Amino acid sequence: MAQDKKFVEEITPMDQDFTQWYTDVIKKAELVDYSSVRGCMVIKPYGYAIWENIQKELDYRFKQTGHENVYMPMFIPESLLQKEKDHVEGFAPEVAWVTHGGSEQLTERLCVRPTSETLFCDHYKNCIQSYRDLPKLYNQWCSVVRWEKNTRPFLRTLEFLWQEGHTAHATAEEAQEETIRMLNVYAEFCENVLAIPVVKGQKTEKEKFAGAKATYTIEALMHNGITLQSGTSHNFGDGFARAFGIQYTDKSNQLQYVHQTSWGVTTRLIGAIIMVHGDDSGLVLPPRVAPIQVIVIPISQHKEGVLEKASEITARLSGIVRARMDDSDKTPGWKFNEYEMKGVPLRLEVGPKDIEKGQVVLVRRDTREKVFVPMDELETRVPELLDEIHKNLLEKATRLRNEKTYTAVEMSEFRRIIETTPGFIRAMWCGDRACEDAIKEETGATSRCIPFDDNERVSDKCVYCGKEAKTLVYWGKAY
RNA sequence: CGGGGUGUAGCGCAGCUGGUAGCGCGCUUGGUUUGGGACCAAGAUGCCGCAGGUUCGAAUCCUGUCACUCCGACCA
Repeated sequence: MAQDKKFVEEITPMDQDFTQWYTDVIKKAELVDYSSVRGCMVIKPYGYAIWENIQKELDYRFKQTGHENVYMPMFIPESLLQKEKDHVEGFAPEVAWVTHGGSEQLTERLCVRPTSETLFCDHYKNCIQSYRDLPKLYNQWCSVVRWEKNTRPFLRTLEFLWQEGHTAHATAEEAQEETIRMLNVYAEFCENVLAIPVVKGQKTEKEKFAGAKATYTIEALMHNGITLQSGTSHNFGDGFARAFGIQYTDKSNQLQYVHQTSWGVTTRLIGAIIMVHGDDSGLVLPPRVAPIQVIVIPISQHKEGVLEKASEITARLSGIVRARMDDSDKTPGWKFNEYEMKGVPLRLEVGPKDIEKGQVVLVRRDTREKVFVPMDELETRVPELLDEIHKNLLEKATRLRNEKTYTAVEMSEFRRIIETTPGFIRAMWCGDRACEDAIKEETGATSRCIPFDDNERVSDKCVYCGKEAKTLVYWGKAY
């Protein structure tokens, strides 16, 4: 017990201080390190491996939907950034500028990309002439820089890794289809790979992307009731095309502007994984992105035959899952705690007693349930268990999300919920920007989205002004 | 950009009524251990964030500065 206490002290309990808990977990689990550059982070091997798995799963889905990867420069000439008015206004406050090359001052300063719309547009202008050149379905994996004031590992850093899809289409309908298609890809990915349930919906005018005609979003709810915008998909209409002159000749020899989209997710998703699934013992990783899915721990490894058996099992499992053995000379108890902290979904213990009985012990990270499995059933039982863990994590997260989703008809209720039990607040809105601004001013909550799958009219009146309500909005405090 | 906090060994901290640096963890070596963070022994590790100043003498007092971090406003 005394030792339990000592261990627990290393990670601040969630209920006591969620922010400190988050910081403790990312450091103890060796996901990141702070760097000497303000607001930037070192993503360590264990953290980067999660990102690689996210990339692999997403990239597969992008290819399946016809997209190709490209790479654009990381610098944008100021004049290029200036071309779309709303866009530059949205990003100007947070771009980093390169003013010198070596010791020479540049004649035109370059911004370090905060996003690459302008570069893609500049390129599309050159390579799109005919309807035969459409659609262009490009994606790029890269990092971008936004000079944020307040940073937090994974959730907000000066530089972050992401993917940005940029597409150009012949018609408005096609562009809209693409926008929704990719939003659905994100939502499906979050649920089936990250075990994170999301609310899909449209952003209000106030919250939409700088330069977009419409922005769609997936919103997730963290353990502490704070919402996290986890991915966005934008329909640009022909706004950028007009600003950049991206035109093609259609079948009837008419010049037309293209219709564009863009969509992205970032390393922020790792923050979401931590804050949705984690507990007071540390990380709980969804099996499908866990760098190690099964950790094999030999017990009494100095005894004859134990290491050999453990290696053999690891080798067998490595063919079907991401398995690793820890045969370091730490004690088993130390290893148990270590891999729990790191969120490894399944622990496999094998010791002299097990070898005698022809079995191993499997322990789930999510429920800590212990099962004895005959050695010859490992190849079927391990993948089954990993699937069960995924299912359980998604169910648990969905339950929590539902519990923390409230409805407010009056502002008094709205305020009480925000102050006492943060989460999603379903409330009607008149569509007036002034009400949205006022709600944010008074409560700190912002409109997260106008949901697709929930159009209940919980009231006839706007929760703020009492005038006729247009639509249901999900509100919440956001990271 | 406003408000707090912190800079001393790899990490967490003590030392701050001035006298030249210590504890715990970790690390190295050897041995005993090993089914929930083992034990013994012997080691190694410091521009006390940086720059001035006061003083015979500064981790300690004064001034400035930088960095990180947390909370707000802005944003993925």
